[in-house]
Amino acid sequence: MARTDERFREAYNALLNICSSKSEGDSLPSEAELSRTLDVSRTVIRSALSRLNEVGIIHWNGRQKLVMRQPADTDLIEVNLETISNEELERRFLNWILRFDVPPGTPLNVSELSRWFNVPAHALHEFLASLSRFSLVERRPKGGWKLLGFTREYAMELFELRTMIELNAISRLVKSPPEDPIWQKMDDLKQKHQELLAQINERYNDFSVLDEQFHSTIYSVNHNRFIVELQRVIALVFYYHYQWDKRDERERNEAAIHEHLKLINAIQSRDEQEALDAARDHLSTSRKTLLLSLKINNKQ
Amino acid sequence: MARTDERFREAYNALLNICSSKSEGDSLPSEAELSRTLDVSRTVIRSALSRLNEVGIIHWNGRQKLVMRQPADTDLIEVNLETISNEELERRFLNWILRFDVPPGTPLNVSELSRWFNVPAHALHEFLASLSRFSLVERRPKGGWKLLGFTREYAMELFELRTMIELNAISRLVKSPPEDPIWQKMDDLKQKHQELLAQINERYNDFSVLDEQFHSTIYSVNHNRFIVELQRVIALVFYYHYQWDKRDERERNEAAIHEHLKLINAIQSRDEQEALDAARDHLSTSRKTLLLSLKINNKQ
DNA sequence: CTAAGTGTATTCAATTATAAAAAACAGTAT
DNA sequence: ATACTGTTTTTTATAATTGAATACACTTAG
Repeated sequence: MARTDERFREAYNALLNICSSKSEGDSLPSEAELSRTLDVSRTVIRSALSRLNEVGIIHWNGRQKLVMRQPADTDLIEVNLETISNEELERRFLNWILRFDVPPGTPLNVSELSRWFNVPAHALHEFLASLSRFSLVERRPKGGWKLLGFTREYAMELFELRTMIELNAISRLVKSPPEDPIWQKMDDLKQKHQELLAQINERYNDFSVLDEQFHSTIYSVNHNRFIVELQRVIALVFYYHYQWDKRDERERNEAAIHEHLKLINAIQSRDEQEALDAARDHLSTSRKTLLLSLKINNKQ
Repeated sequence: MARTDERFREAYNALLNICSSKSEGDSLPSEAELSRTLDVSRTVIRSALSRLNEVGIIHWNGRQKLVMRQPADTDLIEVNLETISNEELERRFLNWILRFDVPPGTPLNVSELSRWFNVPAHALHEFLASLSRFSLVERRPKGGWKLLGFTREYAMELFELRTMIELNAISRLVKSPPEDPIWQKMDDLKQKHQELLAQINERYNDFSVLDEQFHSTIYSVNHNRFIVELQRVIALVFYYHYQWDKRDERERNEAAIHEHLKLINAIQSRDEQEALDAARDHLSTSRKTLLLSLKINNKQ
């Protein structure tokens, strides 16, 4: 009925390990040193030592910590950590919204979702709070959360931001110094695109990965933390959305490869205006596809 | 040891009010209707009715709810709501960071801060979680929060984003149709600037308000929720920062007014290129000022 | 005497239990 | 048949609880 003693358990097992590496009669380092090496507080070290003392693995008296016997496998205490990371939660949540077409306005049930995603409720709270900055969810006046969701307007507004960021990135990119590793990456990407184009009938499915790689390479010239963060969300949302639209996939992908190649060529020739034009063309195609897929999904 | 009964208390007092408006022997509307008009759940209505029944103000039996006597002032129950809004919390928090020069890396003490700002701890949690999207704070591995803070790099990166958004807004602005109310606003702003310039020696302090007004007018052409949200934070951060830099204020403000007027003229003549150039000049000045003030503050 | 180490007390935060509120459901009276 | 009430279930917000971190006082070895 309080926080878990996961840290204690891990520290205890780690101490067992340290005892194993010593022979009987050796003494352990100081509490402060142990706390540094195991990266926990001295409190945790002390309670673990105290347990070791009880079990008889060490004899602890003041600053004397003698190893009395080798710990056995049975001395290990269980530690179960099956909580997922924040990124994983984000991935699963967006997946859920987009995959199951959760309609905008749906009230979000925190306790249900936390069971569903296997995270503590307060972690979900925190996550929803952070999403509220992207206007994807909203706090309801009487408590609880509401999904604002991936509406047509939302998509278009996010797209506008994406356009802004991407064009900005391209302007930077063409001005990169010749020794920048970005140029090598561009060469690689060009070749990969050409290879894929040559076998487009068999391998058109592989485009989605290449597409993400391409755009994230362009974005990578931004070392701006805000833009990186925004880009992360943008990528997630669009990536997931495109993933389930399977109509005309081969044709769409082939056209996109041509657009990418045009953009790569313009970038390689350091022609800012041409690169921006090519990028605008590509974004415009992408926008149309997105709109179409939204229209179809909403009609279902 | 659970949530507050604030809703109950408010509903109870509201019901007293309703009873006052009736005469003895009248009956109250149905539970469902009361719950709709007071905007609380039926559960709350029922517990309030039940209390009213106990106190003898009404006689409640099934769907019969007779008013027995007029409620007196002493029947009111106390309800203390002194919690602040989310915007206010945000304002206070940024104020605290910038005003007291809280150094980056400072661990944030949630319980202390929640006392300090007079908000429930979980509200602060939520707020910090949402700020983490702007990389202003970060969760520490061992629990708790850490202030990442307003470093030089942070300011420059935020400034880059600001530049991007503002230039984008100006491009849109010059393309606005002639009937758009924005043009009237531009006229007004121009006049206000000229008036202020005429009395700059006495009124240079008033510029800060006009400055915010000017930039927020430019931003207002964006109906994009992300950009609006970003702009809100940008405005807060920069506004607060400029507010405490009092060196050469008169000169700086006078120069800024000239830059604003140049930009306004370019916008009014619908010359995109010239407007963008003017905006870039102004942003560049602003950037220099910011850098200077950061340098001085960090040296203290 | 000093520095490193230990003992103790205090503070903070993650979790849980619980009361308040909402919502769902079933039944009843008009 | 519909609108209302009674009851139960579920969910949320908060306080109590306990694990962990930290600060401080004290001790001992060199």
